[in-house]
Amino acid sequence: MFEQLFKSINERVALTEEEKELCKTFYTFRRLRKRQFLLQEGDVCKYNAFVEKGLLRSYTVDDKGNEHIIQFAAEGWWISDLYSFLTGVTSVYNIEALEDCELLLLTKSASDELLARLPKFESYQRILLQGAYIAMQRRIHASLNQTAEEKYLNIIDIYPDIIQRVPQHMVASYLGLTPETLSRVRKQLILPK
Amino acid sequence: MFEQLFKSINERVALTEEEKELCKTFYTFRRLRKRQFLLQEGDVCKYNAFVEKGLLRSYTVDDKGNEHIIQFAAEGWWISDLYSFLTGVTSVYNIEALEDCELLLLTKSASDELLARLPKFESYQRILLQGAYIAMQRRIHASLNQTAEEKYLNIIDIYPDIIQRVPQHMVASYLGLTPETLSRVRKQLILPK
DNA sequence: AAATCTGATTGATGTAAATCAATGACTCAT
DNA sequence: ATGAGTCATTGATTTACATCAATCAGATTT
Repeated sequence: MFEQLFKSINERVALTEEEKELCKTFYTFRRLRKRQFLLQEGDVCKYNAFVEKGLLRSYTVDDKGNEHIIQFAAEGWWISDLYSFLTGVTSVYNIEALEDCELLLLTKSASDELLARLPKFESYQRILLQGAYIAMQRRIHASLNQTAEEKYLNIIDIYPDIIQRVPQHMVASYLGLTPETLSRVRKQLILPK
Repeated sequence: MFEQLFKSINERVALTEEEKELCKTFYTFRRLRKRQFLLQEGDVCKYNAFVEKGLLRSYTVDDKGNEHIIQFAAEGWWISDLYSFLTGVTSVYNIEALEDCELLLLTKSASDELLARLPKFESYQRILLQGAYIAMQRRIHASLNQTAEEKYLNIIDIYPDIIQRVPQHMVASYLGLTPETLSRVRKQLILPK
């Protein structure tokens, strides 16, 4: 039940058994069936969620009704609307299960207390955020400067597993492309063999 | 000399005078004249730099010779290639002073030691990174889903000060637009009054 | 003051990707 | 098996922005 979480933590900081036990007490477990929502726009994001099992997406819907995927999160990843979670302001994001999920949830108060009680958790979070920040910077660079084809080749390279588990039009949405464009890009990539 | 830094830290965590004094010992001061570089691509990023005064940019140069601006940093901001800084891998970024600058530099070892010695610095860094991550997520959302005009209105809204201090073609580069396109966008925005 | 840079503007043209629209393949529920 | 829903593909057309090229305005240098 905490396998993925402690794997994630252990890759970054070393916890004693005692600290692990303490850590456990702050989380609540939740199952989410495919197509259920962890967060819907207009609500405040109450949880920072760690994915033990399954796959989720966060996305926004624009005025034309188009969905824009911000993030995918599979096993070992965290997902939330960090801004809403930290400030208590209502969210513009939706977080939806794309597969049946098992999640470990931290409320804001649990998170604050855990940070205060367990300095190593603070380190863990900082290190996680560093990685996330670096990944984000790369994604921006890609979105600003790469062609549709380059973006697709790039994501295959970085998240090959996600591509396999997610419908193609969601990959397109994540890349900021239309499904039609991604379909044509793939066709071009297969032909010139 | 440390005004901006302690202002930045104090907005996030409370340091005692003693802690401030400890903190100071880890930084080295450096002036940088306009057009000088803090980092050039191919070098390892040796410093995480806090801007006390002045303005810098980080950017990459693509194979066609076009520059792509990743980040601006004015007073109160940090700038580095975090990936290169943390891993020691050579950087693909350039960091250049756009105005005469006064910087406070942390080497990797100074940073590590400061984190170990002063838990509040760890908190400070985590909180900073949270904000940076949220800002990055917004920027991605904008770059994927907004028109040139929306992007420009957006940046005026978020960084009005930066726009004033930076040549227009650099704003264009930051937004992923050509200078010509930005010029036309601005024209359109002024006309329909 | 003339000469050189640097940055912004404007016009003509090209193009990658979006949009609109139809068809096909697959799964799922009845 | 039949119809409904979801997803991918393909074609025709449009469009937002890039590219190419020239001119212009202010700074900066000599």
